[in-house]
Amino acid sequence: MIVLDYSAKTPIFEQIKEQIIFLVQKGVFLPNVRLPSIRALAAQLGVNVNTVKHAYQVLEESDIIYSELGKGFFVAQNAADNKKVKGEALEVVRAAVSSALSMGVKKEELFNLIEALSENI
Amino acid sequence: MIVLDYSAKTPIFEQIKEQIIFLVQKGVFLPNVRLPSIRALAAQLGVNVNTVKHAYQVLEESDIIYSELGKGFFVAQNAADNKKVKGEALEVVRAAVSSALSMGVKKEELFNLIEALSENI
Amino acid sequence: MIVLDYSAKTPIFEQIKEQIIFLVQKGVFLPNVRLPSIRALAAQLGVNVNTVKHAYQVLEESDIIYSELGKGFFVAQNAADNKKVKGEALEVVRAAVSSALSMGVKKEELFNLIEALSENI
Amino acid sequence: MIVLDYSAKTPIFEQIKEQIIFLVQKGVFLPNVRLPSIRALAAQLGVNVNTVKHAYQVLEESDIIYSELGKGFFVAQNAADNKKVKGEALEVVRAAVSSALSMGVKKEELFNLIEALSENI
DNA sequence: GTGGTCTAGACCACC
DNA sequence: GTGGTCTAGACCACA
Repeated sequence: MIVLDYSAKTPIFEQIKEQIIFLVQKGVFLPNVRLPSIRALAAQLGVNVNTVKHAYQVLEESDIIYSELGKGFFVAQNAADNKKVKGEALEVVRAAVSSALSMGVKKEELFNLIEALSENI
Repeated sequence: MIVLDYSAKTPIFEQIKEQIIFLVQKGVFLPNVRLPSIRALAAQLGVNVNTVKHAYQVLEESDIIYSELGKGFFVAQNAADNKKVKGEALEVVRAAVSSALSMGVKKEELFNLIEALSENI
Repeated sequence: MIVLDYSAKTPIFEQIKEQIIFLVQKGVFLPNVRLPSIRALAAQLGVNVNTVKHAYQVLEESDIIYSELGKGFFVAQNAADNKKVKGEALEVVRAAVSSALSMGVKKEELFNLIEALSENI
Repeated sequence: MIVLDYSAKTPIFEQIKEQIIFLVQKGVFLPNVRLPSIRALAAQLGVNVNTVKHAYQVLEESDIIYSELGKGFFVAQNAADNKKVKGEALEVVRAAVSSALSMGVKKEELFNLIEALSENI
């Protein structure tokens, strides 16, 4: 379900985080459902335990998931509509768009880009 | 002319690079005009020499500027309409937009964002 | 009679322990009365047997309850006024208060907090 | 300046965090002042780099300090009066006091405890 | 030099 | 079994 791109500049833990958010978004992971354990996911992805742990910690700090000691991680109640996460994502877009515009990229190009990308979701 | 934001997550060298491109874009720096020397700009910005050096190197690799040994750095011929730079900027936007969309941000929000940002240029 | 809060950071066995002490305190469990069996309580609370076992062990070590092999656990003689337990509880409060004070919390805030909490008992 | 208690149940990173907050509180560390680097503090305390890193990360998430890549960590603007930190500290006290009261500790004992502790700050 | 990411291994408390 | 803490080491990007 989760695919990693080691050649990407995005850190592994970030990729794991994003894809879990995506799965929660899509309703694949429903509220209060248990996520794969840190160890299990690490083994499955061929990645270190600490890397998955980092991803889970960040997700927990964003209130996407919560942990219960000795039990595991679970999807939070309103995880699918998390304003914090969307706000951060928008901020990243804002920076990128702002930079692109200042370099002479036309806004029409950006509109086309978004239109094209939103069809592949 | 160049303003740095140390609190931003964008690296300093990147900010320098972007703002030089912006100035070239705007016609403030015309082709074959000499840029401030690495040391001078570093002193002016209160930044490490290596940081400016890095920015200039990246600009040179993108064919925005060129260097003449012992003379300094100069704005390249067609610097104002550099496809490589725009392509890279678009790629960054693509990644950010793609990530935002996968996290449930609506494309209308992105359109509004771009519209708002493009008015401030 | 015992209510667990899985979202709390307090371990489950600790919650069970505290609430049994509370019930003993209140006179709901009188000396030499038999407590529910480990298995029964575990089943009732929907909790692992080892968790209840752990709680009972800790209670036994604090002389709140005692066990008779093959018969079960019973409330100890002077369980309602157990100095060891109160001492430990005070030590926890001491650490928390000490930490809060060092972080700039005013003692008036702490007084108010205690006043408010002691009315809900 | 920072003293660790390895025998305490409080994690090392937590102790570092608390003592830095205390130093900020006391005005020893003023806003925008640079903290010792992760490596330097780790060496000084005889502790692993990751442990200090963890402490700094938590402090950063609480807006007590901020980081600048390649430069270090700095005390945040209004670090000395951080509501988030005080709120969390109060919550810990609340839990401890609530537990102590339910175990039969008298509120007068708690008042005396706080009075005594607040004189040693 | 700095912080940021990642790995590989350990030990602990909890369930 | 689970997550939480800690260690010891590596490599990278940035200043």
